[in-house]
Amino acid sequence: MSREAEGSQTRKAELALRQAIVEGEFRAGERLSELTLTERFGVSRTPVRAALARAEAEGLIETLPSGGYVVRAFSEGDLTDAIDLRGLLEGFAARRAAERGPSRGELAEAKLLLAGIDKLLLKPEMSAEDFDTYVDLNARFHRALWDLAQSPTIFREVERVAALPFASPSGFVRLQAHLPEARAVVMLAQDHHLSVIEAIEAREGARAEALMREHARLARRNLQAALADRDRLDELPGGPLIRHAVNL
Amino acid sequence: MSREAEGSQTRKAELALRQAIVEGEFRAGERLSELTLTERFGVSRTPVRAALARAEAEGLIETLPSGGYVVRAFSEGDLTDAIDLRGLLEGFAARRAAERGPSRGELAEAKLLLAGIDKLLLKPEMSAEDFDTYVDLNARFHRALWDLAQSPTIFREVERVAALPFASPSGFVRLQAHLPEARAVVMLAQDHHLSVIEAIEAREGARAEALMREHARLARRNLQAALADRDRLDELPGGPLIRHAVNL
DNA sequence: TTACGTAATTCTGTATACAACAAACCGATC
DNA sequence: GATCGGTTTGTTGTATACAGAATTACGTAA
Repeated sequence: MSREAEGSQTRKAELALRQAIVEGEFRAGERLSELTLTERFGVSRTPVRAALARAEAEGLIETLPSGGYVVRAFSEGDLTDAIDLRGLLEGFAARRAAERGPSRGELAEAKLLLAGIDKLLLKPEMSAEDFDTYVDLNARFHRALWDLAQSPTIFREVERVAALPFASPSGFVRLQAHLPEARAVVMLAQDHHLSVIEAIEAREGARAEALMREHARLARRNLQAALADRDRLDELPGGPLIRHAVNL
Repeated sequence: MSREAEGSQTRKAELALRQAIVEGEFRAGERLSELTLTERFGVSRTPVRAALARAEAEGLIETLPSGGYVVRAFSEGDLTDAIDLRGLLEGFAARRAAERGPSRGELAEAKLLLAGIDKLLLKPEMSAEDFDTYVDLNARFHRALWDLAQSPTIFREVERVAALPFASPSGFVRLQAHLPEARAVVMLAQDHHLSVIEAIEAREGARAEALMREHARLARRNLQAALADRDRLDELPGGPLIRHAVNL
Protein backbone atom coordinates (compact mmCIF):
# COMPACT_ATOMS: atom_id res chain seq x y z
CA MET A 1 0.00 0.00 0.00
CA SER A 2 1.13 3.48 -0.62
CA ARG A 3 0.82 5.79 2.35
CA GLU A 4 -0.45 8.43 -0.03
CA ALA A 5 -3.07 6.31 -1.76
CA GLU A 6 -6.42 7.91 -1.15
CA GLY A 7 -8.36 4.68 -0.98
CA SER A 8 -5.89 3.05 1.38
CA GLN A 9 -7.29 1.63 4.58
CA THR A 10 -4.22 2.84 6.44
CA ARG A 11 -4.73 6.36 5.18
CA LYS A 12 -8.36 6.15 6.17
CA ALA A 13 -7.45 5.03 9.68
CA GLU A 14 -4.78 7.72 10.01
CA LEU A 15 -7.11 10.52 9.02
CA ALA A 16 -9.99 9.23 11.12
CA LEU A 17 -7.80 8.78 14.17
CA ARG A 18 -6.21 12.17 13.83
CA GLN A 19 -9.55 13.87 13.38
CA ALA A 20 -11.10 12.01 16.30
CA ILE A 21 -8.26 13.01 18.61
CA VAL A 22 -8.06 16.61 17.48
CA GLU A 23 -11.82 17.09 17.74
CA GLY A 24 -11.70 15.85 21.28
CA GLU A 25 -13.73 12.69 20.89
CA PHE A 26 -11.46 11.04 23.42
CA ARG A 27 -10.58 12.41 26.78
CA ALA A 28 -6.95 13.12 27.56
CA GLY A 29 -5.44 10.07 29.18
CA GLU A 30 -8.05 7.76 27.71
CA ARG A 31 -6.79 4.43 26.53
CA LEU A 32 -7.19 3.75 22.83
CA SER A 33 -8.14 0.13 22.32
CA GLU A 34 -7.20 -1.23 18.93
CA LEU A 35 -10.35 -3.30 18.71
CA THR A 36 -12.58 -0.34 19.49
CA LEU A 37 -10.91 1.74 16.81
CA THR A 38 -11.24 -1.20 14.45
CA GLU A 39 -15.02 -1.12 14.78
CA ARG A 40 -15.16 2.63 14.70
CA PHE A 41 -13.12 3.07 11.53
CA GLY A 42 -14.32 -0.05 9.75
CA VAL A 43 -10.84 -1.40 9.08
CA SER A 44 -8.85 -4.24 10.56
CA ARG A 45 -6.26 -4.04 13.30
CA THR A 46 -3.29 -3.75 10.98
CA PRO A 47 -4.14 -0.31 9.55
CA VAL A 48 -5.25 0.80 13.01
CA ARG A 49 -1.85 -0.11 14.41
CA ALA A 50 -0.14 1.83 11.65
CA ALA A 51 -2.30 4.85 12.40
CA LEU A 52 -1.52 4.61 16.11
CA ALA A 53 2.20 4.38 15.44
CA ARG A 54 2.01 7.48 13.27
CA ALA A 55 -0.03 9.41 15.79
CA GLU A 56 2.57 8.56 18.40
CA ALA A 57 5.36 9.80 16.15
CA GLU A 58 3.40 13.02 15.69
CA GLY A 59 3.11 13.40 19.43
CA LEU A 60 -0.67 13.19 19.68
CA ILE A 61 -0.67 10.02 21.74
CA GLU A 62 1.88 8.23 23.89
CA THR A 63 2.66 4.64 24.76
CA LEU A 64 1.83 3.03 28.04
CA PRO A 65 4.67 1.15 29.77
CA SER A 66 2.52 -1.95 29.71
CA GLY A 67 1.69 -1.53 26.05
CA GLY A 68 -1.05 0.30 24.23
CA TYR A 69 -1.64 3.98 23.74
CA VAL A 70 -3.34 6.81 25.58
CA VAL A 71 -4.34 10.25 24.34
CA ARG A 72 -1.75 12.73 25.42
CA ALA A 73 -2.66 15.45 27.87
CA PHE A 74 -1.46 18.91 26.92
CA SER A 75 -0.78 21.37 29.67
CA GLU A 76 -0.72 25.08 29.03
CA GLY A 77 3.06 24.89 29.23
CA ASP A 78 3.12 22.22 26.55
CA LEU A 79 1.22 24.52 24.24
CA THR A 80 3.43 27.55 24.72
CA ASP A 81 6.51 25.36 24.38
CA ALA A 82 5.26 23.91 21.12
CA ILE A 83 4.53 27.38 19.79
CA ASP A 84 7.91 28.71 20.86
CA LEU A 85 9.57 25.71 19.30
CA ARG A 86 7.85 26.48 16.04
CA GLY A 87 9.07 30.05 16.26
CA LEU A 88 12.57 28.84 17.01
CA LEU A 89 12.67 26.57 13.98
CA GLU A 90 11.04 29.10 11.67
CA GLY A 91 13.56 31.65 12.90
CA PHE A 92 16.35 29.24 12.09
CA ALA A 93 14.94 28.65 8.62
CA ALA A 94 14.66 32.39 8.05
CA ARG A 95 18.21 33.00 9.22
CA ARG A 96 19.54 30.25 7.01
CA ALA A 97 17.60 31.68 4.09
CA ALA A 98 19.07 35.13 4.75
CA GLU A 99 22.62 33.83 5.08
CA ARG A 100 22.24 31.85 1.88
CA GLY A 101 20.71 34.72 -0.05
CA PRO A 102 17.92 33.35 -2.20
CA SER A 103 17.52 34.51 -5.78
CA ARG A 104 14.71 36.84 -6.76
CA GLY A 105 12.91 33.95 -8.38
CA GLU A 106 12.98 31.91 -5.20
CA LEU A 107 11.43 34.78 -3.29
CA ALA A 108 8.71 35.31 -5.89
CA GLU A 109 6.27 32.76 -4.50
CA ALA A 110 6.45 34.12 -0.96
CA LYS A 111 5.98 37.68 -2.22
CA LEU A 112 3.01 36.64 -4.33
CA LEU A 113 1.31 35.12 -1.31
CA LEU A 114 1.98 38.26 0.72
CA ALA A 115 0.49 40.39 -2.02
CA GLY A 116 -2.62 38.26 -1.78
CA ILE A 117 -2.86 38.93 1.95
CA ASP A 118 -2.29 42.63 1.39
CA LYS A 119 -5.19 42.63 -1.03
CA LEU A 120 -7.43 41.07 1.62
CA LEU A 121 -6.42 43.70 4.13
CA LEU A 122 -7.43 46.50 1.78
CA LYS A 123 -11.06 45.58 2.29
CA PRO A 124 -12.80 47.61 4.97
CA GLU A 125 -14.41 44.46 6.41
CA MET A 126 -13.24 40.83 6.34
CA SER A 127 -15.88 38.18 5.80
CA ALA A 128 -15.66 34.58 7.03
CA GLU A 129 -14.53 33.50 3.56
CA ASP A 130 -11.89 36.20 3.63
CA PHE A 131 -10.56 34.65 6.80
CA ASP A 132 -10.51 31.25 5.18
CA THR A 133 -8.55 32.72 2.32
CA TYR A 134 -6.19 34.34 4.80
CA VAL A 135 -5.65 31.08 6.64
CA ASP A 136 -4.82 29.38 3.38
CA LEU A 137 -2.45 32.09 2.17
CA ASN A 138 -0.82 32.29 5.57
CA ALA A 139 -0.18 28.54 5.71
CA ARG A 140 1.26 28.59 2.21
CA PHE A 141 3.48 31.56 3.03
CA HIS A 142 4.93 29.78 6.04
CA ARG A 143 5.67 26.69 3.99
CA ALA A 144 7.29 28.84 1.33
CA LEU A 145 9.44 30.39 4.04
CA TRP A 146 10.52 27.00 5.35
CA ASP A 147 11.48 26.13 1.83
CA LEU A 148 13.70 29.18 1.45
CA ALA A 149 16.30 27.65 3.74
CA GLN A 150 16.79 25.00 1.04
CA SER A 151 17.34 22.32 3.65
CA PRO A 152 15.26 19.15 3.64
CA THR A 153 16.33 18.48 7.22
CA ILE A 154 15.11 21.83 8.50
CA PHE A 155 11.92 21.60 6.47
CA ARG A 156 11.22 18.20 7.86
CA GLU A 157 11.62 19.22 11.49
CA VAL A 158 9.69 22.46 11.31
CA GLU A 159 6.93 20.63 9.49
CA ARG A 160 6.83 18.06 12.25
CA VAL A 161 6.64 20.63 15.03
CA ALA A 162 3.94 22.58 13.20
CA ALA A 163 1.92 19.39 12.74
CA LEU A 164 0.49 19.68 16.24
CA PRO A 165 -2.82 21.43 15.63
CA PHE A 166 -2.28 24.26 18.09
CA ALA A 167 1.34 24.85 17.05
CA SER A 168 0.45 25.32 13.41
CA PRO A 169 0.97 28.81 12.00
CA SER A 170 -2.76 29.15 11.44
CA GLY A 171 -3.78 27.37 14.61
CA PHE A 172 -5.38 30.28 16.37
CA VAL A 173 -6.23 32.52 13.46
CA ARG A 174 -9.77 31.22 13.25
CA LEU A 175 -10.36 32.19 16.83
CA GLN A 176 -9.37 35.74 16.06
CA ALA A 177 -12.06 35.94 13.44
CA HIS A 178 -14.64 36.40 16.16
CA LEU A 179 -12.74 39.01 18.05
CA PRO A 180 -12.87 42.75 17.38
CA GLU A 181 -9.08 43.05 17.49
CA ALA A 182 -8.76 40.33 14.83
CA ARG A 183 -7.91 42.78 12.11
CA ALA A 184 -5.17 44.38 14.15
CA VAL A 185 -3.52 41.03 14.87
CA VAL A 186 -3.63 40.04 11.22
CA MET A 187 -2.06 43.34 10.26
CA LEU A 188 0.68 42.83 12.82
CA ALA A 189 1.31 39.36 11.49
CA GLN A 190 1.45 40.63 7.95
CA ASP A 191 3.99 43.26 8.96
CA HIS A 192 6.14 40.45 10.36
CA HIS A 193 5.77 38.61 7.08
CA LEU A 194 6.84 41.58 5.00
CA SER A 195 9.69 42.44 7.33
CA VAL A 196 11.13 38.95 7.38
CA ILE A 197 11.20 38.78 3.59
CA GLU A 198 12.86 42.19 3.55
CA ALA A 199 15.43 40.95 6.07
CA ILE A 200 16.12 37.82 4.04
CA GLU A 201 16.61 39.88 0.89
CA ALA A 202 19.04 42.14 2.73
CA ARG A 203 20.81 39.07 4.15
CA GLU A 204 20.08 40.24 7.68
CA GLY A 205 20.06 36.82 9.31
CA ALA A 206 19.79 37.88 12.94
CA ARG A 207 16.88 40.17 12.17
CA ALA A 208 15.06 37.51 10.20
CA GLU A 209 15.50 35.05 13.02
CA ALA A 210 14.27 37.48 15.69
CA LEU A 211 11.26 38.41 13.60
CA MET A 212 10.06 34.85 13.20
CA ARG A 213 10.49 34.19 16.90
CA GLU A 214 8.42 37.22 17.71
CA HIS A 215 5.94 36.23 15.04
CA ALA A 216 5.23 32.99 16.87
CA ARG A 217 4.54 35.00 20.01
CA LEU A 218 1.39 36.26 18.32
CA ALA A 219 0.12 32.70 18.52
CA ARG A 220 0.97 32.63 22.21
CA ARG A 221 -0.97 35.82 22.69
CA ASN A 222 -3.96 34.27 20.95
CA LEU A 223 -3.57 31.21 23.10
CA GLN A 224 -3.85 33.31 26.23
CA ALA A 225 -6.99 34.93 24.88
CA ALA A 226 -8.41 31.54 24.02
CA LEU A 227 -7.74 30.13 27.46
CA ALA A 228 -9.56 33.06 28.99
CA ASP A 229 -12.58 32.32 26.83
CA ARG A 230 -13.09 28.59 27.04
CA ASP A 231 -16.38 28.52 25.18
CA ARG A 232 -14.70 29.38 21.94
CA LEU A 233 -12.04 26.72 22.27
CA ASP A 234 -14.28 24.00 20.92
CA GLU A 235 -14.48 25.75 17.58
CA LEU A 236 -10.76 25.33 17.11
CA PRO A 237 -8.78 22.40 15.79
CA GLY A 238 -7.33 20.77 18.86
CA GLY A 239 -9.37 22.99 21.12
CA PRO A 240 -11.11 20.26 23.09
CA LEU A 241 -7.75 18.60 23.65
CA ILE A 242 -6.51 21.73 25.32
CA ARG A 243 -9.53 22.29 27.49
CA HIS A 244 -9.49 18.72 28.68
CA ALA A 245 -5.85 19.01 29.47
CA VAL A 246 -6.32 22.22 31.39
CA ASN A 247 -9.10 20.61 33.35
CA LEU A 248 -6.85 17.84 34.52
CA MET B 1 3.68 -5.90 23.81
CA SER B 2 5.51 -3.18 25.57
CA ARG B 3 7.89 -1.24 23.37
CA GLU B 4 10.36 -1.27 26.22
CA ALA B 5 10.25 -4.99 26.89
CA GLU B 6 13.69 -6.38 26.34
CA GLY B 7 12.58 -9.72 25.00
CA SER B 8 10.07 -8.19 22.62
CA GLN B 9 10.32 -9.18 18.99
CA THR B 10 9.50 -5.64 17.97
CA ARG B 11 12.33 -4.29 20.08
CA LYS B 12 14.63 -6.88 18.59
CA ALA B 13 13.66 -5.87 15.07
CA GLU B 14 14.00 -2.17 15.86
CA LEU B 15 17.49 -2.55 17.28
CA ALA B 16 18.62 -4.89 14.53
CA LEU B 17 17.28 -2.64 11.79
CA ARG B 18 18.78 0.46 13.31
CA GLN B 19 22.16 -1.18 13.74
CA ALA B 20 22.13 -2.60 10.24
CA ILE B 21 21.35 0.79 8.73
CA VAL B 22 23.81 2.73 10.85
CA GLU B 23 26.62 0.29 10.23
CA GLY B 24 26.08 0.66 6.53
CA GLU B 25 24.95 -2.85 5.71
CA PHE B 26 22.58 -1.40 3.16
CA ARG B 27 23.49 1.05 0.48
CA ALA B 28 21.78 4.40 0.45
CA GLY B 29 18.72 4.20 -1.75
CA GLU B 30 18.48 0.44 -1.36
CA ARG B 31 14.99 -0.93 -1.01
CA LEU B 32 14.26 -2.71 2.24
CA SER B 33 12.06 -5.72 1.57
CA GLU B 34 9.99 -6.78 4.54
CA LEU B 35 10.40 -10.45 3.76
CA THR B 36 14.16 -10.16 3.53
CA LEU B 37 14.33 -8.42 6.89
CA THR B 38 12.02 -11.08 8.27
CA GLU B 39 14.55 -13.79 7.47
CA ARG B 40 17.46 -11.68 8.57
CA PHE B 41 16.07 -10.78 11.97
CA GLY B 42 14.26 -14.03 12.63
CA VAL B 43 10.92 -12.41 13.37
CA SER B 44 7.67 -12.18 11.44
CA ARG B 45 6.53 -9.35 9.24
CA THR B 46 4.52 -7.58 11.92
CA PRO B 47 7.49 -6.57 14.12
CA VAL B 48 9.49 -5.77 11.01
CA ARG B 49 6.78 -3.38 9.89
CA ALA B 50 6.78 -1.70 13.27
CA ALA B 51 10.56 -1.32 13.12
CA LEU B 52 10.35 0.17 9.63
CA ALA B 53 7.69 2.65 10.71
CA ARG B 54 9.86 3.72 13.63
CA ALA B 55 12.97 4.06 11.49
CA GLU B 56 10.99 6.24 9.13
CA ALA B 57 9.83 8.44 12.00
CA GLU B 58 13.46 8.77 13.10
CA GLY B 59 14.43 9.82 9.61
CA LEU B 60 16.74 6.92 8.81
CA ILE B 61 14.63 5.63 5.94
CA GLU B 62 11.94 7.09 3.73
CA THR B 63 8.86 5.78 1.98
CA LEU B 64 8.61 5.11 -1.71
CA PRO B 65 5.58 6.61 -3.49
CA SER B 66 4.62 3.11 -4.60
CA GLY B 67 4.98 1.73 -1.08
CA GLY B 68 7.92 0.24 0.72
CA TYR B 69 11.00 1.88 2.19
CA VAL B 70 14.46 2.83 1.02
CA VAL B 71 17.53 3.76 3.04
CA ARG B 72 17.87 7.49 3.11
CA ALA B 73 20.87 9.15 1.51
CA PHE B 74 22.55 11.82 3.60
CA SER B 75 24.38 14.61 1.87
CA GLU B 76 27.07 16.62 3.60
CA GLY B 77 24.55 19.42 3.93
CA ASP B 78 22.10 17.11 5.65
CA LEU B 79 24.73 16.33 8.25
CA THR B 80 25.68 19.91 9.02
CA ASP B 81 22.02 20.85 9.14
CA ALA B 82 21.25 18.09 11.59
CA ILE B 83 24.16 19.15 13.80
CA ASP B 84 23.14 22.81 13.67
CA LEU B 85 19.60 21.84 14.48
CA ARG B 86 20.81 19.99 17.53
CA GLY B 87 22.76 23.08 18.60
CA LEU B 88 19.72 25.24 18.02
CA LEU B 89 17.50 23.08 20.20
CA GLU B 90 20.13 22.63 22.90
CA GLY B 91 20.62 26.38 22.89
CA PHE B 92 16.90 26.85 23.32
CA ALA B 93 16.84 24.39 26.21
CA ALA B 94 19.78 26.18 27.85
CA ARG B 95 18.13 29.58 27.45
CA ARG B 96 14.89 28.31 28.88
CA ALA B 97 16.79 26.81 31.79
CA ALA B 98 18.55 30.12 32.40
CA GLU B 99 15.33 32.13 32.23
CA ARG B 100 13.64 29.72 34.57
CA GLY B 101 16.47 29.65 37.06
CA PRO B 102 16.94 26.10 38.25
CA SER B 103 17.57 25.41 41.90
CA ARG B 104 20.99 24.34 43.13
CA GLY B 105 19.69 20.83 43.56
CA GLU B 106 18.58 20.64 39.94
CA LEU B 107 22.02 21.71 38.78
CA ALA B 108 23.78 19.20 40.99
CA GLU B 109 23.64 16.29 38.58
CA ALA B 110 25.06 18.29 35.67
CA LYS B 111 27.86 19.61 37.87
CA LEU B 112 28.68 16.15 39.11
CA LEU B 113 29.04 14.89 35.56
CA LEU B 114 31.27 17.84 34.68
CA ALA B 115 33.45 17.15 37.71
CA GLY B 116 33.88 13.62 36.38
CA ILE B 117 35.07 14.95 33.03
CA ASP B 118 37.43 17.39 34.78
CA LYS B 119 38.95 14.48 36.62
CA LEU B 120 39.59 12.68 33.34
CA LEU B 121 41.26 15.72 31.90
CA LEU B 122 43.69 15.90 34.81
CA LYS B 123 45.40 12.78 33.52
CA PRO B 124 48.44 13.47 31.36
CA GLU B 125 47.29 10.86 28.81
CA MET B 126 43.80 9.60 28.00
CA SER B 127 43.40 5.90 27.27
CA ALA B 128 40.73 4.33 25.10
CA GLU B 129 38.71 3.50 28.19
CA ASP B 130 39.06 7.08 29.32
CA PHE B 131 37.49 8.13 26.06
CA ASP B 132 34.65 5.67 26.58
CA THR B 133 34.08 7.17 29.99
CA TYR B 134 34.14 10.63 28.48
CA VAL B 135 31.60 9.69 25.84
CA ASP B 136 29.31 8.34 28.53
CA LEU B 137 29.67 11.34 30.82
CA ASN B 138 29.26 13.71 27.89
CA ALA B 139 26.04 12.05 26.74
CA ARG B 140 24.66 12.11 30.26
CA PHE B 141 25.58 15.76 30.70
CA HIS B 142 23.76 16.72 27.54
CA ARG B 143 20.65 14.86 28.64
CA ALA B 144 20.85 16.53 32.03
CA LEU B 145 21.05 19.87 30.26
CA TRP B 146 17.97 19.11 28.16
CA ASP B 147 16.20 18.28 31.35
CA LEU B 148 17.03 21.60 32.97
CA ALA B 149 14.54 23.36 30.72
CA GLN B 150 11.84 21.38 32.51
CA SER B 151 9.83 21.03 29.33
CA PRO B 152 8.77 17.61 28.07
CA THR B 153 8.09 19.11 24.66
CA ILE B 154 11.58 20.52 24.29
CA PHE B 155 13.17 17.37 25.68
CA ARG B 156 11.23 15.28 23.23
CA GLU B 157 12.29 17.28 20.19
CA VAL B 158 15.94 17.66 21.05
CA GLU B 159 16.06 13.95 21.80
CA ARG B 160 14.57 13.22 18.42
CA VAL B 161 17.03 15.40 16.55
CA ALA B 162 19.96 13.96 18.48
CA ALA B 163 18.80 10.44 17.66
CA LEU B 164 20.42 10.58 14.25
CA PRO B 165 23.79 8.93 14.85
CA PHE B 166 25.91 11.72 13.45
CA ALA B 167 23.91 14.48 15.14
CA SER B 168 24.32 12.97 18.58
CA PRO B 169 26.39 14.97 21.07
CA SER B 170 28.98 12.20 21.14
CA GLY B 171 28.75 11.35 17.48
CA PHE B 172 32.24 12.35 16.48
CA VAL B 173 34.04 12.15 19.75
CA ARG B 174 35.31 8.68 19.05
CA LEU B 175 36.92 9.86 15.90
CA GLN B 176 38.85 12.45 17.83
CA ALA B 177 40.36 9.76 19.98
CA HIS B 178 42.77 8.89 17.20
CA LEU B 179 43.80 12.42 16.45
CA PRO B 180 46.57 14.35 18.18
CA GLU B 181 44.35 17.38 18.72
CA ALA B 182 41.74 15.23 20.44
CA ARG B 183 42.65 16.47 23.88
CA ALA B 184 42.39 20.08 22.83
CA VAL B 185 38.92 19.58 21.38
CA VAL B 186 37.71 17.82 24.50
CA MET B 187 39.07 20.63 26.66
CA LEU B 188 37.29 23.18 24.48
CA ALA B 189 34.07 21.22 24.78
CA GLN B 190 34.44 21.00 28.52
CA ASP B 191 34.94 24.75 28.71
CA HIS B 192 31.64 25.15 26.86
CA HIS B 193 30.02 22.80 29.34
CA LEU B 194 31.29 24.71 32.36
CA SER B 195 30.43 28.06 30.84
CA VAL B 196 26.88 27.13 29.95
CA ILE B 197 26.17 25.95 33.47
CA GLU B 198 27.69 29.18 34.77
CA ALA B 199 25.44 31.15 32.41
CA ILE B 200 22.37 29.24 33.47
CA GLU B 201 23.16 29.86 37.13
CA ALA B 202 23.58 33.57 36.42
CA ARG B 203 20.34 33.54 34.41
CA GLU B 204 22.18 34.74 31.34
CA GLY B 205 19.84 33.23 28.77
CA ALA B 206 21.34 34.72 25.62
CA ARG B 207 24.82 33.64 26.62
CA ALA B 208 23.70 30.13 27.43
CA GLU B 209 21.97 29.86 24.06
CA ALA B 210 24.95 31.15 22.12
CA LEU B 211 27.29 28.81 23.94
CA MET B 212 25.31 25.70 23.05
CA ARG B 213 25.06 26.76 19.44
CA GLU B 214 28.79 27.20 19.30
CA HIS B 215 29.26 23.94 21.15
CA ALA B 216 27.54 22.09 18.35
CA ARG B 217 29.93 23.68 15.90
CA LEU B 218 32.65 21.53 17.41
CA ALA B 219 30.81 18.56 15.96
CA ARG B 220 30.74 20.25 12.58
CA ARG B 221 34.47 20.82 12.83
CA ASN B 222 34.97 17.16 13.56
CA LEU B 223 32.73 16.28 10.65
CA GLN B 224 34.92 18.24 8.30
CA ALA B 225 37.98 16.43 9.59
CA ALA B 226 36.21 13.12 9.19
CA LEU B 227 35.19 13.83 5.60
CA ALA B 228 38.80 14.65 4.79
CA ASP B 229 39.88 11.29 6.16
CA ARG B 230 37.40 8.79 4.75
CA ASP B 231 39.19 5.73 6.03
CA ARG B 232 38.30 6.56 9.59
CA LEU B 233 34.62 7.08 8.84
CA ASP B 234 33.83 3.39 8.97
CA GLU B 235 34.80 3.27 12.62
CA LEU B 236 32.03 5.68 13.48
CA PRO B 237 28.38 5.07 14.10
CA GLY B 238 26.63 6.10 10.92
CA GLY B 239 29.95 6.53 9.17
CA PRO B 240 29.27 4.23 6.25
CA LEU B 241 25.95 5.94 5.72
CA ILE B 242 27.76 9.20 5.26
CA ARG B 243 30.40 7.88 2.95
CA HIS B 244 27.83 6.23 0.76
CA ALA B 245 25.84 9.38 0.67
CA VAL B 246 28.86 11.47 -0.23
CA ASN B 247 29.71 9.03 -2.98
CA LEU B 248 26.33 9.46 -4.62
C1' DT C 1 -17.15 -1.66 54.68
C1' DT C 2 -12.76 -2.50 53.05
C1' DA C 3 -9.08 -5.18 51.46
C1' DC C 4 -7.29 -9.01 49.21
C1' DG C 5 -7.04 -12.90 46.16
C1' DT C 6 -8.76 -15.32 42.30
C1' DA C 7 -11.12 -15.82 38.04
C1' DA C 8 -12.79 -13.99 33.81
C1' DT C 9 -12.38 -10.86 30.28
C1' DT C 10 -10.14 -7.84 27.40
C1' DC C 11 -6.13 -6.31 25.28
C1' DT C 12 -1.88 -6.40 22.85
C1' DG C 13 2.03 -9.05 20.61
C1' DT C 14 2.94 -12.06 17.01
C1' DA C 15 2.56 -14.96 13.08
C1' DT C 16 0.57 -16.01 8.85
C1' DA C 17 -2.74 -16.53 4.95
C1' DC C 18 -4.70 -14.25 1.07
C1' DA C 19 -5.31 -10.71 -2.44
C1' DA C 20 -4.09 -6.87 -5.25
C1' DC C 21 -0.54 -4.48 -7.28
C1' DA C 22 3.94 -3.52 -9.35
C1' DA C 23 7.95 -4.79 -11.54
C1' DA C 24 10.87 -7.61 -13.92
C1' DC C 25 11.51 -11.02 -17.34
C1' DC C 26 10.82 -13.52 -21.32
C1' DG C 27 9.08 -14.29 -25.78
C1' DA C 28 7.13 -13.02 -30.03
C1' DT C 29 6.47 -9.94 -33.71
C1' DC C 30 7.62 -6.06 -36.61
C1' DG D 1 17.76 -5.82 -33.35
C1' DA D 2 14.27 -3.32 -31.00
C1' DT D 3 9.82 -2.87 -29.21
C1' DC D 4 5.63 -4.36 -27.48
C1' DG D 5 2.78 -7.52 -24.89
C1' DG D 6 1.90 -11.11 -21.77
C1' DT D 7 3.29 -13.89 -17.97
C1' DT D 8 5.44 -14.74 -13.87
C1' DT D 9 7.44 -13.50 -9.67
C1' DG D 10 7.96 -10.78 -5.85
C1' DT D 11 6.18 -7.13 -2.82
C1' DT D 12 3.13 -4.78 0.02
C1' DG D 13 -1.68 -4.12 1.97
C1' DT D 14 -5.04 -6.24 4.71
C1' DA D 15 -7.45 -9.35 7.63
C1' DT D 16 -7.48 -12.66 11.12
C1' DA D 17 -6.25 -16.51 14.33
C1' DC D 18 -3.84 -17.63 18.46
C1' DA D 19 -1.17 -16.98 22.74
C1' DG D 20 0.36 -14.54 26.62
C1' DA D 21 -0.13 -10.69 29.62
C1' DA D 22 -2.64 -7.22 31.98
C1' DT D 23 -6.56 -5.26 33.80
C1' DT D 24 -10.91 -5.52 35.60
C1' DA D 25 -14.57 -7.54 38.19
C1' DC D 26 -16.24 -10.28 41.57
C1' DG D 27 -16.60 -12.85 45.69
C1' DT D 28 -14.96 -13.84 50.17
C1' DA D 29 -12.94 -12.90 54.48
C1' DA D 30 -11.43 -9.82 58.07
